[in-house]
Amino acid sequence: MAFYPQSGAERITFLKSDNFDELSKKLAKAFGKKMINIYGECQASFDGRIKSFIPWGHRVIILKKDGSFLMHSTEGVKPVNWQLPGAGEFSFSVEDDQLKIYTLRTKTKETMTTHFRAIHLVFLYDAYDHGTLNIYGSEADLVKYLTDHPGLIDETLQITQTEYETPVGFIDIRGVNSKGETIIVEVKKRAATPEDGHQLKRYVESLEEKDGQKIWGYLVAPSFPSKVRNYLSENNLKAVEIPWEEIFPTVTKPTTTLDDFLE
Amino acid sequence: MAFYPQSGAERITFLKSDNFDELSKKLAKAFGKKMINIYGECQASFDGRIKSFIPWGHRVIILKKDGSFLMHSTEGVKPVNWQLPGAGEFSFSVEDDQLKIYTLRTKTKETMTTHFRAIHLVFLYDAYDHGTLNIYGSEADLVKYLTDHPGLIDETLQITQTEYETPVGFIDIRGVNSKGETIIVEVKKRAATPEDGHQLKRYVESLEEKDGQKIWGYLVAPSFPSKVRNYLSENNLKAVEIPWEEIFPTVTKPTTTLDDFLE
DNA sequence: TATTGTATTTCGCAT
DNA sequence: ATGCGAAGTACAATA
Repeated sequence: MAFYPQSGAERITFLKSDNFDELSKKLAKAFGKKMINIYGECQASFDGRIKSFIPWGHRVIILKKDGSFLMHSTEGVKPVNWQLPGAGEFSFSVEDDQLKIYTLRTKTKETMTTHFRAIHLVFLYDAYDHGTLNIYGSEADLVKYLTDHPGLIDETLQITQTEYETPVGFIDIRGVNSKGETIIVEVKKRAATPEDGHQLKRYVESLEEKDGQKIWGYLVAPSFPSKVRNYLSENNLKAVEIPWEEIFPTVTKPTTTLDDFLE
Repeated sequence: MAFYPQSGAERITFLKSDNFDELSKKLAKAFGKKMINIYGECQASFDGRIKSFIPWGHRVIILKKDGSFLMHSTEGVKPVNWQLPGAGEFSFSVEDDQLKIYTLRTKTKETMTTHFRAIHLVFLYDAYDHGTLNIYGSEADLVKYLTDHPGLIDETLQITQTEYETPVGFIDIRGVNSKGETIIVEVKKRAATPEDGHQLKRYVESLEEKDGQKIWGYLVAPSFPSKVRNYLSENNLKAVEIPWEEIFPTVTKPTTTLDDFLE
């Protein structure tokens, strides 16, 4: 059992400075070793795949050990500015009485420049994380489930292959029906989109051309917008609605341990 | 000019407690009003579109005013766990000598449960940000540029429409060549993919069927993997390589103000 | 609200 | 390293 601030407080190193010059040196020294956290008022510009500029505002900046750079605003899950891991150059300096952070990602030649005119809090976090994220219910899991329950797709379906490669892409499931006709199945975890319909049609056409015989295309998804349903029916493709949330029921009692989770 | 910690330090409110019970009450009170920042050792589970579990590790958690929940680990730009804005329920409690944070997003019925067994730092950040991100060089900008320079696509191209809707999707640019034949153009900011080729072919086929005349399909992108180039040429589609970074040159001197940026 | 398409998509996996 | 497709994609624009 552990309470703040008694335990682990040594993992936090506050950087108190009354001038940006000293602060920039401390930051440069810490970069790559510990997670740098800066809370303050900044503006920033990014230049690479696009150009962007964001004017002054209160934000959180996190510089991770791998060179990831995050700038978070007051709303939303997505950062307002960021730099991917693999920073080649990183510099901290003072310019016009402002703390300037410049990063260059070598691989893509993308730069990001941030200026702070006020800093409310800066500290280093000595963090370690070796936990691996376990995910259950991905598309691969659904395909696995359907392999055990082919009747959900078609009563007479016998699955012969999964992850079958064609010249135009991978097909999730391949099999035959009672008449010996080939069935291919595209599985989606989320609501079907027009793109899914087109993709399936492409697979069917490609295989029909190659094998010279009728191919049945099935699209499996939890829901079908009417536009998509129409497209499928017009193109002699089948829509199979499977409510995954019923098959992989939600856990009503929040799990707290890995054992609970795997249950 | 402003230096930490003199200026703006009042925007930071440290929550010091020697027990999680008191802390959980303070957090509940602050939720939705200020940004909550928690640094500590946690594990978490998510249950919704998928199920996931991540075991103990040192992480940063940020709860934004709009209900966004971020859990960041020591690497990468993406959070290891998160909850989108629109949290319906939020609770802070103590369970097994651990601080427990539970959130339910009403709309999607997705839950996330986080347990802290050690907290290294907790504080509130009173942040305001009204800055709007300005972006230059998006796909829309490229289409606009090509509208002014159609010769880059085809010497005789005359553009008649942009963002043209077809039964199978939107076409970026539509026009005619000197022979009066129809040209459609798909514009991509990034390297072309096989999917882009298929999409273009679909557009062409759909329009040829509808109009009963030959349609020329062009794919514009900064680079083409050979596989894609082959597919296009096999299907009588044209690849136009345009290095956007030369047309929208990078800014060598980092910009610092909005005026500099717009230059 | 539901649908649609873009994205500095990010990320992981296969080649 | 590059190509390729999935993602709890997130998010904005649109109907």
